[in-house]
Amino acid sequence: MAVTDEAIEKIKEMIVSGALRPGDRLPKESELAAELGLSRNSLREAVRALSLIRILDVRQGDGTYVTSLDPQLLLEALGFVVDFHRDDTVLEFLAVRRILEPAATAMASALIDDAELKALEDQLDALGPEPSVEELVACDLEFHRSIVQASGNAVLCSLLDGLSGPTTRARVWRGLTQEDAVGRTLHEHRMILGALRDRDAEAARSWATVHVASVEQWLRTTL
Amino acid sequence: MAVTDEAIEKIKEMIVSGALRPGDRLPKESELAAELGLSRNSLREAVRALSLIRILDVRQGDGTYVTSLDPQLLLEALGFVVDFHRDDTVLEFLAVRRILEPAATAMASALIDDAELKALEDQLDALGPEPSVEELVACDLEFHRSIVQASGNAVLCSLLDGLSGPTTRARVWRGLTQEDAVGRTLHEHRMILGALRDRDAEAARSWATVHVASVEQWLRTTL
DNA sequence: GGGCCGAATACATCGGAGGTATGGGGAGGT
DNA sequence: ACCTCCCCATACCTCCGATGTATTCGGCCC
Repeated sequence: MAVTDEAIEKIKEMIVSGALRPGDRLPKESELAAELGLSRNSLREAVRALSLIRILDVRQGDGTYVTSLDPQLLLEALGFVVDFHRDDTVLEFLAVRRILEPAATAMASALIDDAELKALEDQLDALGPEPSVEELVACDLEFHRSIVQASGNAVLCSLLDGLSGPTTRARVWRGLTQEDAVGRTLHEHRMILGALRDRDAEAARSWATVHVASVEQWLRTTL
Repeated sequence: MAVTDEAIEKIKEMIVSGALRPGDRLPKESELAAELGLSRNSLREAVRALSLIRILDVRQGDGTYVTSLDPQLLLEALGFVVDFHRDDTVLEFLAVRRILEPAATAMASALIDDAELKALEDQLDALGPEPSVEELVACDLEFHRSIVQASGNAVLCSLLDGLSGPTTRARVWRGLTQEDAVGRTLHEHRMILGALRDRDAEAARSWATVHVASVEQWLRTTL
């Protein structure tokens, strides 16, 4: 195995074993390189790689630190990976989202509090009756994100966040080409909110399913 | 932005835009470095980072190539990230798996063919009546992996693969400490297989839910 | 006491040199 | 004519040393 890959493994091991904790600072480049027995250049490659997936945070003039390792932060890197999957696998991503989104919405219906419900309503109200497609999709993203956050599962939230990215373009496209898509989306949002307010898990799940499935169905007939 | 990060973005853009296709070979280090306007050292950091997440494949003495970019390959990197989440967030990962696994099993019930059913049965038969805990967990992993593959969604398959890793240790632990866990697991596997053979999506979904939930419940009371 | 400036620190970037694994082409044998 | 083995050009691997740049923190001035 290459020295750089060894270094990646060793740094990973230091973190997993607890020798390095979230927020901790690593020894400076030259020291860590000597400690791991490789050159600064090779070590830098390892650090850069771990930095890309948000394990490490390097600050010039300051030092290199272990990130918080929050699920949100780590799965954020998922978005980067997902960017490479365009067009051909969008349907598969959408299918996964269709599984997770209704489940998350149902979970949220039991846990969401009044303040969060109010915030959701404000989000929907902020959008005018005739929003642009870009505004609508942005609102859509934010609306679902807020709901999933209320599900209380950070992993689930980050996962859906990463998965929602690649389907965004498809949704914009739909808004532009399908006549009643905008109005239908707004209506579905209201129904989901209503189900959450009623603490009706089954209704929330069903409306979320309908919501995602409508995009999926349209995409399937279009491609 | 640092030159290395720029290089990462540029290489990503070359791939996403289609200038570089899966399997294509990149210009050699020195040429690409000159083309992107940075030193070889800095370019190497970018390449190493993209190589860690399986976007690029570097072969010494040969060249650097774009990987197949299969969902399976890219989400494999998910396992690396997930390794950093131990103990505290296992329950959240398990909760997500509890959502996905039943759905995938239900999907598989409609698509699985006779050969795949036979392979599943052989897998279960290969395990003796009194397997070791490690054998059982390995078989468990493989059994579910085969089922999810039959669901026909590569993204879903890779995602579950990545998520199953961190819960493996928990399952081993359970097998060691909970008396009837082994026998119950074997029974549940048979029931899932039976439901698949009957093409009974609802039964398959329910048994898969029971299967994952039993681990979840045990873990929740233990932690 | 507060704000400004400069030294120390640590990462960023570079160019070059020597090492090593790979792959292919040519020489030789069958 | 075909196959096998060996040599070497190629391209990545690793390292070194030097210079540039951003941040931090202390002392100094107002």
